[in-house]
Parts: sequence; C-alpha cells; structure tokens
Amino acid sequence: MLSGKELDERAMLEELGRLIRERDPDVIEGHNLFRFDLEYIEARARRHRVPLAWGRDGGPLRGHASRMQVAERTIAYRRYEVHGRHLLDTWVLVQHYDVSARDLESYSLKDVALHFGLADPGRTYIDGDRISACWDADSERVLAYAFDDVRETRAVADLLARPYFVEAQVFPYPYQTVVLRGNATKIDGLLLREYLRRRRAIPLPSPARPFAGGYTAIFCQGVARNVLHADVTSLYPSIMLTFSVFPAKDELGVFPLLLRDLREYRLAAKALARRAEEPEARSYAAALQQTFKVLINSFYGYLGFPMGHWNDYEAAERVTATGRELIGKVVTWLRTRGAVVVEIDTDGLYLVPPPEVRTEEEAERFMAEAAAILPEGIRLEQEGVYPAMFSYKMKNYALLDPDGRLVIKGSGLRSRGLERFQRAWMEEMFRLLLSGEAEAIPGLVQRYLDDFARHRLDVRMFMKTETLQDSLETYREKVRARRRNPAAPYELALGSERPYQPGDQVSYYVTGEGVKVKVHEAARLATQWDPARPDENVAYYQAKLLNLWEKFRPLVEHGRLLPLEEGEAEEDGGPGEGVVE
DNA sequence: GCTAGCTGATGCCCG
DNA sequence: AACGGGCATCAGCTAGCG
Repeated sequence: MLSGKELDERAMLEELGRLIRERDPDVIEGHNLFRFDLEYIEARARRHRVPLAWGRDGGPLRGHASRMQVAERTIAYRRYEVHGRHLLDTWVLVQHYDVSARDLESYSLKDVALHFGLADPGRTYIDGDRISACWDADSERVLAYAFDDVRETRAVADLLARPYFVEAQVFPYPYQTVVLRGNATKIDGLLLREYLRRRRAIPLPSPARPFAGGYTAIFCQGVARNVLHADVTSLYPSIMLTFSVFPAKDELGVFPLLLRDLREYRLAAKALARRAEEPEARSYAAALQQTFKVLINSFYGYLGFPMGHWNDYEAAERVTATGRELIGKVVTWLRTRGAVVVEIDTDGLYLVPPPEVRTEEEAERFMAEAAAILPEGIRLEQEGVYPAMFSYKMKNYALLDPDGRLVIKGSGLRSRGLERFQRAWMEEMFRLLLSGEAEAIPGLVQRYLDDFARHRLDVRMFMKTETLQDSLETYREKVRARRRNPAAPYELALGSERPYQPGDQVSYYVTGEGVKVKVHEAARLATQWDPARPDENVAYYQAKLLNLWEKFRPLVEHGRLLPLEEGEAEEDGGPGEGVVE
C-alpha cells in the first residue's frame, strides 16, 4: 500500500518526465545534480517503478559510478547520461572555480550564492534535515524554497558555465563532458582528432618519469618596503614557442599550431574584455580569456601527462630548465644593479629596487632594462608596486597594495586547513605589521586569548573543515594496516549516521582538557557544538594561537628585512639542477 | 618513564 | 587522471634525557 505522500511522489516523478519531454531542454542544470539529485530521483523512481524516459529518443536516464580529479581533490560521483541532452552540475563548476580562486568556505548552493552575491535577501531557507517535516506541514513553503534554489542554480550556471560552452565548440567533447574532463585530456582530444582526420597512426603515451620544475627560492624574510613585483608573461608557452620545444612524437606539427591558435584566441578575448561596453559582455570575455589562459598553460602540463599520447618528458624538462635559466639571469642582473631580490617563484619575483630608483617612472625604466636582457619572445613585465611586504617562507607572503588592500598568499598563511580564527588573526596581524603599527600586535594576541577564555567565539571561528579523499572503507583498511594514521574527519564520518563519500567535507572542533589531547579522539562535529554549553578546548586553541604568534614574533620584533644566509636560502630546483629523484 | 624531534602521510596552496 | 615545488598538521616512533 502506498501512502498519500508516496502517491504524491509518483505523480511528481511522472510530471517531471512529462515536463522534460514538453519543454525539451538541451541542458538540464542542477547543483549537486550528480552527487545527490539524480541519485535520489533514480532511487525513488525505481521504488515507484516509474521509468525515467527523459531522452530525446525516449531512452532512459542511465548512471554509472565514476571519479573525477579536480586539482588535488578526487571526487567520486555517479555519472548520468541521457540521450540528446547535457546534464550540468553547478557543484562541479564551483569546484573548478575554487581551484584557482580558493576563496570558498563551502560548496553548498546557499553559501555559493551568498559568496557571489546571487542570493535574494528575501529567499526561503529551510534546514536540510527539516525539509521532509516541513513538506508535511507547509508544502507551499517547500515549493518556494525549491524555486529559490532553482533561481540560484541558474544564476551560478550563468556566472560559471559559459567558458565551458565555448570549450564545447573548441574540443571534440560534448558540453557535459567538457566540464568533467581535465585540460590535458581535452588537448589530447584535439591532437587525436587531427591525426585521425589525416589518417595517421596514434603514438603510445611514454611512461611517466619525474622531472624538475620551476625555480623557487626565498632570499629574505621579514618586512620589506617599496617592493616591485615582476613576472614573465606566459613563461612556459613563450618558451615552447620561442625555442620550439614541442613533443617529439608530433610528426604532423599539430601541437605548435594549436598553441599559436589558442594564444591568438586568448589575446582576442582579452582585447574584447577591454573594449566591451556592457558589463555582461566584459565579464564574459574576461572569463573566456581566463579559461584560455589556463588551457594554454596546460600545454606544458600536457608534455608531462602520463596518459597523453604525444607526451614528452624530455621536452617538459627542457621547458622548465629554460625557465629556471631565464629567471635566474634576471636575478643575477638585478643583484648586480644593487636590487634586493626577496623571493622568486617560477616566473615571477619580488624585489626592492636599488636606492637610486625612487619614482614610479624610474622603477618602470629599471624594470625595462631588466627585461631587455631576455631574448626576443620572452617578456618580463612589472606587475605591481607594493608599499609593504611580509616575506615568510617560500610561496608564503603578505602584501599591502597601494589602495591599502591586504593580499595573503601561501598554504601556511591562508589554507582552509587552518581554523578561521588563525586566518583572521593573521590578517589583522599582517595589517598592523605592514601599516607600521607592530606595537599593537601583542594586544591583538591578548584579545584573541581572552575571546577563547570567555567563549566569545562561534564554532565557525575554530572549527576545521577538511575534504575526505579516501572512501571510509579505504581509510579503515589503511589505518588497520598502519599505512596511515587515524584522522579526525574520517573518525567523525565513521561515527556519523549519514553516508560519506570522497569529496565530502567534514567540519569539526576539538574538545577535552589541556593541550595534549589527541585530536582524532577529542574531535566533535561542528554541528554538535552548542553555544549554550560551549565545550571547546580553550587551552588547546589558546596554545595554537600562541604557537602561531611565536612563529612570526622574531621577524616582527626584528622589524626589517632579514637576508637569509646562502645555506638558509632554501633554493630548490635552481638553475642547472638535475632531475629530482 | 618521559619528551623533543624526527618521519611519513595527508591536505592545501603557488605558479 | 595537466605539471612540480612547498608548507602545516597530526600521529607514531625513537633517541636521549632525568
């Protein structure tokens, strides 16, 4: 026997099919379409024996287990296909966006909409676990909520999907697939298409091997004033085109043709972005330009891509070696001219110009002289001037720009692996330090210590959010075999009632007494924190703050730029270095 | 018996 | 399933201490 509610559900599933056939969409968009909505609909449809004949040929919705890689994240999802239509998950778009922006705290539709300023202040909100109960009590409210979700999903897609729509016209992959594939795979598709068209044999991928990357070094720590930032525009693509570093297996010479075409396409988009009058057209062209920039840079990555049929590790190594040599020359020239190079990373560097370079014009002339030592086709450009910089470690620094904005870079300073209070404290600390108010920093430390002592901070300030990489089974197996240590997010996921899969996030905080607690034993889910009975481990969090302060204190108290000795200057992969084993 | 310091795994970030 | 390079955290281990 079916209850009234279940009859409703069957009717809705049938209505959904009717709607899809009637409206006949090319694209079906949804937030968490693959990882939730379709799985849910599929399960309910199976239960009610309602066929999901959504295809243009009347064919069914089909799903199979799949994984995708987005930077360091491995995401398990159920991949769905339906004949003649494209299924687009805005959650996946958000993942791609966040790889370069890294400014999202959560990937939920509501948080994403708020982040991008797409949320209507008057929209309906219902807690996820209360939707079912709310449906029974007030179905109108749930419908309003769902419709607000639809509006926000549409807005997110509008913001993030268009570059992929363009990609679908460039690559031999459908719109839906272009969103789910990595860039190297798409480049391989271009080469494959051309070789097949010309009826040429496809080479086998060469076996993967390690090779050295970019030149990264820190030469000074602490506070620097009047800092210039210069970088080589599109270093690796420029090296490939200038020195003809292309895959040896590419007998037809398709790779350089593609690279040149895409570069021109990007420059055209960039010009369009500048020229466009409508803000809409401008932001679209800018997004386009950004997509093609990433794509062009992926041509170097393709050389070292294990699955690429035309991959070439020798060529990849030549690209990075040339890059190290070129940027190394710039460093040498700058030093001979009396500049202090603060840090360098692959294609760019931060420096304090020599004392005789005072005005902006002098700085530009100075950098133009530096640029002149590089060969034709390699362009060194001045990217910015910063009144103050705090250099901490390789790839870790804070900048104060001329408009007083603070820019923080590096995993040690802005990682979401750090609790929010640590990031917030660092931001306030760097601002004081760089604007010449270092004496106020001890007071800042004390304020945060007091905040903890008096439980003035919300759980959001001290919880940690981590993404599960392994499945819970894999994790359990690894821990059992002592191939990894127990970790809090997995232990909490194991103890939780709701199911977890790789790619899901877990937010937790630490309870207990004293500094020496084992995190994976004292951790609780952030949702379990009760502001009326705050049980966070005050000593633990206070110690974290003090440790953080201790790391910066010597540099703050020293106050000036501190050159690192040659031995300390962590040089790695410097010019002339060989393969990293 | 205890702890500082090391090691390896993991997660996140830079270009 | 783009690349290499780097930092922080955590847990477990161990050398060296009292």
